[in-house]
Amino acid sequence: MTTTEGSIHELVEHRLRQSDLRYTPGRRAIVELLLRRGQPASIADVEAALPQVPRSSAYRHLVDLQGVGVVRRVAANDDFTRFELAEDLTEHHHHLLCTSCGSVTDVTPTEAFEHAVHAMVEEFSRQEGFAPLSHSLDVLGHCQRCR
Amino acid sequence: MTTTEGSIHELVEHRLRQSDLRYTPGRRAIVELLLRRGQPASIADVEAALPQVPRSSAYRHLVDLQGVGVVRRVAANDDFTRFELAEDLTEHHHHLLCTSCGSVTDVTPTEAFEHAVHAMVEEFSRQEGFAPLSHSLDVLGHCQRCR
DNA sequence: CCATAGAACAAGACTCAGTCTCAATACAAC
DNA sequence: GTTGTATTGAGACTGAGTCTTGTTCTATGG
Repeated sequence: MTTTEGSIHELVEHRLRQSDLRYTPGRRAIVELLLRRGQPASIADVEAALPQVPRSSAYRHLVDLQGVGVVRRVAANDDFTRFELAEDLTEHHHHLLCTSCGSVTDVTPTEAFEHAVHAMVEEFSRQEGFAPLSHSLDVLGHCQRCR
Repeated sequence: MTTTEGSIHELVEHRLRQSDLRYTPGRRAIVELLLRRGQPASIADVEAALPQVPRSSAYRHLVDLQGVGVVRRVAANDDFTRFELAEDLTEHHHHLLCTSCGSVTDVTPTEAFEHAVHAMVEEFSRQEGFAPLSHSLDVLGHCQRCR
């Protein structure tokens, strides 16, 4: 999927409106930061990039945006929760997690691989009576800088 | 891989010894619990099953066991870190994460699927200069009880 | 215009999972 | 036994994340 930046903001605004929420400058700053980074961001990243946004507001914005399906939480390998734009605003991807520095890198799978994943997920779901919504492959290892 | 319970304890003891650590009753109780459950356990699970082990000791044991490669941390979808035996003591598996109750269920992949994963991980690593160590597919959705 | 109701916001108090400290105890080797 | 090292329990401590409160913005309508 190739979504233009403009249409993303329209979509975000629309989803917020559905829940009687406004697309305010604070919320927009968060979304633009996540768009710009293209990688999951921790609260520390947000604070560094947007010093004018108080921590409590940043958390609240992220929770609100998560509530309307614009933002997703990513559990990294260190103590910090990270946030990224939901996949339907960007594209489906997986994560490389560095066990040394905790960094998270997005990578895009091939179609062939995704077919294999879907078949496997189907099988798991049948076995366990589980209703799947999404999936993510996490690869643990050492990033270029840490190896 | 089919590892008997006895050989697991020998292996754990050996790995601890390598780091001048003893396989004490407290540590053994943790390992036995994780073996018995066969599923990732949170600290609350450990406390419930082993009320005689103080929380601080349970955490310390888990950290020690993680340090010698016997235990692995699992980031679930709720606020609680979970712990499971390292894959080389059990067998390679993936996780079904319930976004409603936070439960984590282990599932074992087919060989064909693992081949596809290895090829994809190879490709990611080449692209990003990343040195992979292990991987895990997390499927988000609703478990049988919550759906 | 002004009023008003609900959303947004900043600041800081608060929670609690997880870590650290320290004094006491067990154990292994000599 | 003595000594050095690992282990343990209890509780203090840390800090990411949440909640509360009082204030400010903004949309609507009279």
